[in-house]
Amino acid sequence: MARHTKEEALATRSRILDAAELLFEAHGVSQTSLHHIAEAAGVTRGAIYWHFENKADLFNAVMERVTLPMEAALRASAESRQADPIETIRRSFIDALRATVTDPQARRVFEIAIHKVEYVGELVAVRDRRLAIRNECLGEVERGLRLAMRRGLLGKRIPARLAAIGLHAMVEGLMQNWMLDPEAFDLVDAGTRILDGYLAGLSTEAPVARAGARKSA
Amino acid sequence: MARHTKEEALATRSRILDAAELLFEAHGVSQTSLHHIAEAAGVTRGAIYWHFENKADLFNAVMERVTLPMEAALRASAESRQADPIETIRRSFIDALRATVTDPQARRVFEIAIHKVEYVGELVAVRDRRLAIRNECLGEVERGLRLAMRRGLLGKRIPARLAAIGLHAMVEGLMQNWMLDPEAFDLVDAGTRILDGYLAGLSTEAPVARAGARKSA
DNA sequence: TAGTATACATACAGATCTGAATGTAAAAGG
DNA sequence: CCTTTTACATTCAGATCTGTATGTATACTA
Repeated sequence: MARHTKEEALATRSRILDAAELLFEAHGVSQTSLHHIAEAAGVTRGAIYWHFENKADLFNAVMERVTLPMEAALRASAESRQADPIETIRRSFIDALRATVTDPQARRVFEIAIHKVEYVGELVAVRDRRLAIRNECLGEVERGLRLAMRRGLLGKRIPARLAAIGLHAMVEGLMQNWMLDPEAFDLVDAGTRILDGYLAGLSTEAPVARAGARKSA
Repeated sequence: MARHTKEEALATRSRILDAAELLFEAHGVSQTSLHHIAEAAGVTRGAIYWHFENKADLFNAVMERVTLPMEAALRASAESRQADPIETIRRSFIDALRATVTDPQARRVFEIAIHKVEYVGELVAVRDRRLAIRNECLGEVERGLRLAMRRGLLGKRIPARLAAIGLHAMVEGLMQNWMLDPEAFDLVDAGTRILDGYLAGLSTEAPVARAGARKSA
C-alpha cells in the first residue's frame, strides 16, 4: 500500500520487534514463524524482510534492544566507583536483581535468552555476547575485590578471582532460579540477604577448618 | 526388512537415542528432524515412530535416560547421611561438579537442557522435572543446614532456607558458567574452594556490619 | 513537478517436515 | 507348522516455512 514516512517506518519496526519479543517468549524462537510475527504486528512478511535480513537478524535486534539486568548493573558499577568497592559490587548486583523483578521487558528478553532459544547456527552470536558480558562482569568484580583486599576490608583466604566467580555464579544462579519459579522466593529480599551473607563470609579472616581434603585430585 | 529380535530392537532404540542426543547437542532440538536422527542411527523414520510417539517423546526419553549431575548428587546425599550434615552437603555438591566434568553423556544432556532446547509446548514437562529436582535438592540442603545449626556447627545469622537457596544457586551457577566456557576455570577445583569459602562464611557467628540498608523496600 | 528511492504487500517456487497409511519379512507363540 | 505380532521400511498427502521476485503507491528530492 501507501509508503510511510520515516517515523512511521520506525514505528513499524518497533511493532515488529514488540510482536517478536512477545511471541518468542510465548512459543519459543524456532516455533515462531515470520508469518506469525507479521500477523501479530499487523504487517506482512514483506515488512519484516524490509527491516531485517532474516529471523536470526530479527532475533539479534530483539536482544540488542534491551540491556540485560546484569549488563546494566555492570555499566553502572564501572562508572560509579565509590569509596567502598565491596559496597559498589553489592549495590550493582542488587540492582541487577531488582531490574529482573521490576522491568518486564528485560525479564521477557532474559526469559527468552534462558529458556526460549536454542544457541545454534547464527544465534551463537548472542551466546558469545552473553559470555563477553560475563567476562567483563567478572573482571570488574575481581578488580573490586582485589582493591578491598589491599585495603584490608576483605580476608585473603580465597583469591579474588575465585571469589568473583563464586559471587557472579551465585547472583546469576539466583536470577535463573527465580525465573524458573517467581513464587518460590522474593528475589530482591532473599537475594540481598544471601549476598550479604556471602560477603560477610568473605570478610572474616579465620575460616572454620573443613574436614575434607583441600585438593584431592 | 527383516524383523529383529527383542534385544536387537532394544539396540536400535538405543542407537536412536544416541543419535538424537548427539544431534540435539550439535544442532539444537528444533533444528534436528526425525529424518536426520534416523539417518544418523542407520534406520528410517518408521523405526523412530515405532519406538517413540513423536519428537517430544523422543526428547523426553533422551533426557530421562541419564540422571543429571545435580540429581545424582541429591540421591546420594539423601542416602548417605553422615555424621556431619555440612560435610554431606559439601560432598554432594562437589560430586555434582565432578560428574559435570567427567561424565560426557551427562554433560551433553545437561548442555542440551541448558542451551539447546526451547521449553515450550510438550517440552515444558522437562522443565517441570528440573524444577522438581531443584525443590527436592533445596529441601535436602535446607534440612542439612538446619540440623547443623541445631548442633551449633553453623551460625544462625541467615535462615537455613535462604542459605540453601544461595548455596544451590551458586553451585548451579558455577556449573552453567563453566559449561559456557570450560576453559575459563577448573570447575572441580575452583568450585570446591568457592564452596568451602561460602560454607566457612556460614559457620562464622559474627558478621561484619554492612553499610547498606538491611531492607530498603 | 517529475523522477527516484522507500516502505511495504503480494505472489511464486522450493524445500522440508510431519503423521498416518500401508507393506513386509521374520520372530514368537501355540 | 501355521498364525499372529513385531519391528521396522516405504509411500503418500498435507501443511508450513523460507527467500526472492515483483508490484505499487507514496514520501522525498532535485
